[in-house]
Amino acid sequence: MSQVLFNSIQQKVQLSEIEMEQCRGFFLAKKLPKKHYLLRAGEVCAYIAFVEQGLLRSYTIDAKGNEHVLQFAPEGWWISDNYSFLTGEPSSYFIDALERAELLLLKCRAMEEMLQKVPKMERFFRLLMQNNLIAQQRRTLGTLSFSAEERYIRLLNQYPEIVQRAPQHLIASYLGITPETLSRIRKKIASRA
Amino acid sequence: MSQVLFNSIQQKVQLSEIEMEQCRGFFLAKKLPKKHYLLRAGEVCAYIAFVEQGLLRSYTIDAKGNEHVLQFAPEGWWISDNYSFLTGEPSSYFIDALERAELLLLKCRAMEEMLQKVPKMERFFRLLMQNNLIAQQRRTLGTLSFSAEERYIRLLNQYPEIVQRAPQHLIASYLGITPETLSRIRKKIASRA
DNA sequence: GCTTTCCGTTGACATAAGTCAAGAAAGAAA
DNA sequence: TTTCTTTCTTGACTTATGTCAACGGAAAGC
Repeated sequence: MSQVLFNSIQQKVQLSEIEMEQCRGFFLAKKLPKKHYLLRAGEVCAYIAFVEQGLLRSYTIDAKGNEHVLQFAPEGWWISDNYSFLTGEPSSYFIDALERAELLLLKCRAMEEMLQKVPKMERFFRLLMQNNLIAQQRRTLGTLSFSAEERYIRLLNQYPEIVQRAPQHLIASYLGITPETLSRIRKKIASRA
Repeated sequence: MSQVLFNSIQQKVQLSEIEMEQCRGFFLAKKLPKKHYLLRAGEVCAYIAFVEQGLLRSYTIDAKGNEHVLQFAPEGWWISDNYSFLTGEPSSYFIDALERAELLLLKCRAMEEMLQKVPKMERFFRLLMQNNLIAQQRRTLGTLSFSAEERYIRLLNQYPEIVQRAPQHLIASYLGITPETLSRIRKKIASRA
C-alpha cells in the first residue's frame, strides 16, 4: 500500500491492515508525464485521482477564451471533476500535469465496489468532500473579501510550495487576476521587504 | 416524517420506511423567527440544519467590517458551518433567518448515532457534500470568469426565487458587489428589456 | 397615523485591476 | 552553442467597480 495514500486515508478513518489492502486493490497506478492530460473538456471524467507524486491542476476555458485554474493538486491531494464523475455527463474541465506525476486512479465502478466492501470508505469520502467544501467556501469568501495583493499573500502563506512550483501566470489565474497584475504585486512586495 | 426532508434524502439514497422513521428521531424541530440567529461568530456550531420552511443565510464580517453572504438556504436546503461543526472550533460565521423558518436540527452526537444506526446516511451526506462542493466550485469559477452583470443574470436564471425573496443588498453581497453597483446593473437591464 | 429607520437610487469622483504592446529573461529544443 | 518558445516585466492608457454623499420611498415601530 502506498504510504502517501495510507496517510491520506488514515488521517480521517481508522482502517485495519486488511481493509487497507482491500482498498489498494481497487486503485489503478498511472504515470502521467509533464503536460499530459488526465481529462479534457468534452470527455467524461472516469476517475478520481490521488496524487502520489508530482503536481496536477484542473482548469476551465471560459467563453472569452480565458483559462481559469480551479485547483492545484500536489502529493497527497485528490483531483477530479466531481460533477462529470458523479453524473457521467461530459466535463467542462481540463486536468493536466504541471510536473511528471504518479497517480492512483479510482474508476466509478471500482469506487462503488470499494464502498461495498469497505464501508468505512464511505465515511472517508464524506469527510474528504466536507473538507474540500470548507476550503472552497473559504476561497469564495477570500475572493470577495480581499484585494488581489491580500489574496496573493494569503496563498503564499497557506501553500508556499504551490506558489513556488507552479508558473506565475497559473498562480495569477488561480487568484483571478492577470499575470501583469501579479507581476506588479510581487514587485511592490519585494520593494517593501 | 417531514415530507421535505424525506424528498431531500430519497433523492440521493433509497431508505425503507423503517430507516426513514429511525432517522427522523435524531432530528430536533425548531422554529426560528425572522432576524433571529441560529449561529453567531465566536460560538461553536452545534447543528447541521435542514430548512423545512422559510429562508436562512450564512455570512461573515471581514476585517474591514463588511458583510459577505456565503449561502442562502430556502426550503429543502441544508445549512451550517461545516468547519466548526466538524472540529468543535468557534465559528466565524453568522446564520440567521431572513424569513420565519422551520428547521430540523441535527446535533453532532445525534448525527454520529444516526450514521451508526442507518449507514446509508453516510452515503447521503457524502453525496450532499459532493454536490455542495460542485456548486461551490462553480461559484468560485463564476466569480473569476464573469462580470458583475453576468453573475447577476446567472443568479437570476439559476435561483430566481432567492433573488426575489432576499433583499437586494444581500444579493449584492452574495455576488461580491456593492448595493450601488447592483442597483445600476438592474437599471441597465430594465432599460434594455 | 406619525415617526424613525432601513433600503434602494442616483450623481460625481476615485481607484484597483485590465488591456495592449514591447521587450527582457529564462527554459526547452536542436 | 544557437535558436525558438514560453514566461515574466514594464509602461501607457482604459474600464469596471467602489466610495461618498444626498435623497426618496417603503417598512417597522410606537
